[in-house]
Order: sequence, then structure tokens, then C-alpha cells
Amino acid sequence: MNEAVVKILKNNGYRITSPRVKIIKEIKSSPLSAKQIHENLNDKSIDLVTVYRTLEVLVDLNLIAKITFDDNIIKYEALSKHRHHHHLVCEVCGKIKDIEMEDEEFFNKIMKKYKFDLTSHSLEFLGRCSRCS
Amino acid sequence: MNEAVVKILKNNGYRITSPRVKIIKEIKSSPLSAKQIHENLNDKSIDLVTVYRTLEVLVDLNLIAKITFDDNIIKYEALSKHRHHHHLVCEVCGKIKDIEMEDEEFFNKIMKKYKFDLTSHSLEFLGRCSRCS
DNA sequence: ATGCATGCAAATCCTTTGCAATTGC
DNA sequence: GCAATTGCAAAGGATTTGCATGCAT
Repeated sequence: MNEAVVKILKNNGYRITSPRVKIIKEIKSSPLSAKQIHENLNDKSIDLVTVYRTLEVLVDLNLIAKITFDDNIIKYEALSKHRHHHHLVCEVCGKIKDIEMEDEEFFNKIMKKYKFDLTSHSLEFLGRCSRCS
Repeated sequence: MNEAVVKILKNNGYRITSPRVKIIKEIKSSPLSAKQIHENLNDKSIDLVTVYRTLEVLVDLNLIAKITFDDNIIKYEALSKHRHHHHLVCEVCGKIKDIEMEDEEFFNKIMKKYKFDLTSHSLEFLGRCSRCS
């Protein structure tokens, strides 16, 4: 996460504070929980609540995405240029890998078949990565 | 949910109790939270904790599935004959519709491309149903 | 100087755990 | 009768809220 996000924050009337800048730096393209992001911060004076609040602002501005796996903990991830991106979650080592698909047809099929106006979708794969299987 | 489930419970050494039978009856193919299932019970003397515990037993026996949407509340659904089934979640009315897909190729592609041994996957679509859009 | 953001404390919500009383087998 | 299951109470963990203080603008 970078300057661009800070700029958008400012343009939307949000103040650029030191906690916000540091939190934004910790957001990655792989999903992290608020707690994990908080732990990754060098500055231990930043409260976990502030992390939650900053992440919520970023979600509202559509700068990051919120996803949940089976552990039921909300995770946050940077939004890549690729509109949709999904995950392979290894059941053994727990590693999460992002994957990309260009399967517009696949989703169009669903929309047609079920007469459903898709705005977004989430797709997670569970299994074993090449190293663990 | 039905007799078959009760039979399997019994065969696996679990006792057939009145709370369990009533809870099993409330499990549907569309996902419900423990709280929702508890509210649907006619018998108000059954504790929510018992609902959680019964659902956990059923999950362990692979008789129902556990899924989570963006609201981060664990939901439980009957397992249909169809190995995989997915959901269309309407953002407006909140209705959840099950969908079925026979896209083995689609998933095989992923496995090959990423050398990942898939054991399961979850797929949710968000959007507007035909009535709401 | 103004009011948005923060930290701290505490509340809330979902889910889990401990334990004595109850019930199925 | 015995052990599994239950209800109740309480703990636990993630997330949210309230409020006085601090800080960006």
C-alpha cells in the first residue's frame, strides 16, 4: 500500500495521521486480520481499535477488501488492479496464495442461468499446496 | 433433515435425545446460524448452547456443512447429494439462493495451473436477485 | 481554533467451556 | 446405574462504542 491511498484519503476529507500512514503500509495483497496488522506495526503505541477504524475507512473508500475464511476472523487485503482475485488456502501450512482468473464467461453463465445481477463474488479454495502434498 | 441423520447419529454411538431431534428438523439446505435455528425451535426450553453442540456433532459426522459469509456469523446447512453447492446472496433483500454447478473442468484448471491439491472450495456470489434489481 | 482521530475502557456479540443435574440406553 | 447430554453461568475472543484528550488542518 502506498502514496496513492494516502492521496485518496486526503481527497475524501480524511486527515492524514501518523497511525493511518503506518497502518496503510502494513496492508498487503494477502489477507491479514486487524490483529495481525496491529502486531506488524513497529509503533506499539497505536491501539488495535485505531487499526479497526482505519481499516473500516479504507473499506468504505473501496481501497481494500474484507474477506473471511473458515476461521471466522475478518481479514483485509489490498485491492489489486485485477478486479477479482481469489485464494488458495493450504490446510497444512496455512499459507494463502492469491490466484487470478479471467473467467468472465464462467460468471456470465451464472448470471444468465439464475437471472442474478452479480456485483461481487468470493471464491476460496482449500487444499494442499505443492510443498505440502 | 430427516430420519437418515438420526439413524447415522445412533450408528455412531450418539444418543437420540429430544433436543437433537428437534434441532435436526430445523436444518435446511439454505444456511442458517445457530441463533436462527434456535429461534425457529418451538421448544424454548432448549438452550442455544445445545444447538451449537448438536451442530458441531453433525459437522463432525459430515452431515451438515459450516459456512461463513461476510457478516462473519457461522452458518450451517444440510449437505445435499450434490457435492458442491454455492450461493447467490442478494444484497437488497438478503435472500440466499443455492446454485449448482457442474464445472469440474473449471476447478481442474486451477489445480493444474497452481499445482494445488484441491480438497474443497467455497464460492459465494453477491448481487441483486431478479426481484430486487 | 475547530472538530476529526486517537487511546483507553468498557460494552457487545458470537461462540466455547465448566460443571452439576438430567436423561437415554 | 452409568455415562453421555443438557441447561445454566460464565469465560473467551473479535469487534464496536463512548468519551475525554490530542492533533491535523
